[in-house]
Amino acid sequence: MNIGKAASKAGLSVKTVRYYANIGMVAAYQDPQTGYREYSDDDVAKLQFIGKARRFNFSIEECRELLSLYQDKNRPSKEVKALTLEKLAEIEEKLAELQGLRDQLHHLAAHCQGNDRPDCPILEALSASPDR
Amino acid sequence: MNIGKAASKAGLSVKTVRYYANIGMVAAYQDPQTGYREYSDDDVAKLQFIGKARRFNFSIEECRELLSLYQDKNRPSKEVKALTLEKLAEIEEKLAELQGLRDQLHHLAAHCQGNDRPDCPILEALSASPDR
DNA sequence: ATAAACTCTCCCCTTACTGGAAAGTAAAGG
DNA sequence: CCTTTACTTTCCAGTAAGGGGAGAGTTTAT
Repeated sequence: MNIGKAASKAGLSVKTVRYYANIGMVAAYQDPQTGYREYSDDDVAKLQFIGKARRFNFSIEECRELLSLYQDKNRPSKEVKALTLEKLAEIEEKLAELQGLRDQLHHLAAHCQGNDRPDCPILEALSASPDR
Repeated sequence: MNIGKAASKAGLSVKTVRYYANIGMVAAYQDPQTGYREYSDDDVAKLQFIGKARRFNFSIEECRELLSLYQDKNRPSKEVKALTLEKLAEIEEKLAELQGLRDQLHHLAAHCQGNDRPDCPILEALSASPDR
């Protein structure tokens, strides 16, 4: 099938699929006459796999790793688990950071009257000396 | 003072400060002879302000808005509060998304033995049909 | 006087794509 | 068979927010 069909089947944009072809992630056969790419069901499966992994916040490079593990029928599952746990830790960290931000912003917003007067604790906090 | 001093006082890198000058955020006086930039204490205060706002996940453009509000002695505090609340909502959203990711990854990792066998529920989940 | 430290501009690199232009190809309609 | 429309191709540029480094000029310290 052509790239458009493959992309819609995999739930990705054509641009994205072409990008994946260019970086050698899912390199489909390309007709030397027309230049048109030809995608198999297997290719679509890989594209779907990548799409899912991306949604799980795995980077392109991590997707590449996962894909090679996915294609290797003899891979040990501990490699996959290790990668997943790493990603999990990363997400936890980001989560904690965002929670801190939220709490601070929440605190600031709560103390600002939000009226037509110029006094604003938010700006005061931002203009205070650096916090670290 | 020179850019290096200003940068360290503001807790930013020289590159960053120069970048802010280039995009017209904090444009210091520049000696026409040497090209050296000259920063005042006032400039440093603005740089600090921006640094803090950036740490609060405000984008450059949002920082620009905040900065102009900061410099306007007659600004109504409600504009600042509105911007803050918007940013807060954005962070909440990102937070919820990450929490979902974390839970799913946690679930996957918990069901993977992580041994030398090739069977891996994580890869199975990733290769299942698209989840939406 | 010279070396070290600092600064300048300029250009490329990053992530993971997205958008658009110009041109070729395929499919559908009349 | 011809035309219009829908796809597809490559290439170029841009995104956010700077980072890295080259090569050249400047200031400061020894």
